[in-house]
Amino acid sequence: MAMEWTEETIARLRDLWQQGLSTAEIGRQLSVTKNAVVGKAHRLGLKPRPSPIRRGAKADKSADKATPAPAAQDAAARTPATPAPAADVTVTEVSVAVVATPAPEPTAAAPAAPAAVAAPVAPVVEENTVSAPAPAAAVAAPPPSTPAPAAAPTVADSAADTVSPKPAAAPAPKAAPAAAAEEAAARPAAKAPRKATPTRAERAAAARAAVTPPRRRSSQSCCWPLGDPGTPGFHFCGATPLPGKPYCAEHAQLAYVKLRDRRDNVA
DNA sequence: CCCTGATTCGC
DNA sequence: GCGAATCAGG
Repeated sequence: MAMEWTEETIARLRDLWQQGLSTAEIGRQLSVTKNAVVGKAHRLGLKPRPSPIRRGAKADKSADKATPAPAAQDAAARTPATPAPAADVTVTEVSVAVVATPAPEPTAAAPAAPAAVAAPVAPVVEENTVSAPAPAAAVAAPPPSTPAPAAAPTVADSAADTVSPKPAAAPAPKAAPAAAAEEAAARPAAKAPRKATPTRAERAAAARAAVTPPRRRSSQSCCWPLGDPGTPGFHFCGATPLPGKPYCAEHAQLAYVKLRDRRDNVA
């Protein structure tokens, strides 16, 4: 049960987190719950980032527990100097975040770091579907050759599909949208039987679906990520991709693997 | 209501 | 260490 937080996963978590994506978003992309994300983030030690609430005066359901701590004083003292997280994320730091927030969900991340989020979507932006919240700036300054991370050729055939992360130390190229949708779709159904309200799930699924389907035109350069997103050295392969694929021949080999294998591999 | 993140606590 | 349950602010 203990989810295995591999370096891979953690790296992605860190990256996405740093990008200012909401915990829920990250969770969705990693195929875990937001709680898992938050919990892990905490344990990982990374966790600055504006929180809607400050838990100084936590209501104790038990009234005493093990913390007699003077909440009042504590509350006063605690003032995270919250460094604008999203703010310092520049467009330069293009990353694999992609798929993130479709149109209907601006969420907190959008207003905060729209540029960062939108930028990577550049290729997709052509669709103009996802770019809704995107600030003109981001669109105006489209990366010369930074394609979207894996707008993987959804499913399609039967043999080859999805991604196999692990180019060197690089973060996985956005885990297959198909897979995500797949799981996401199944999860809520089984997981939230008590709540017959598909609203949230429905919306999310729809959003995701909306993003995936729009013909993701693979750009003219391989979008296999190299290096660590967020770091200066990060870049995409850039080689000429195979027709209809986002990756060049070499990386396509790495990227596309049997669906079965992927199951073990991803998420 | 919905969203969000934060903390607690059983596992 | 993990994450569901719970809490709490917008």
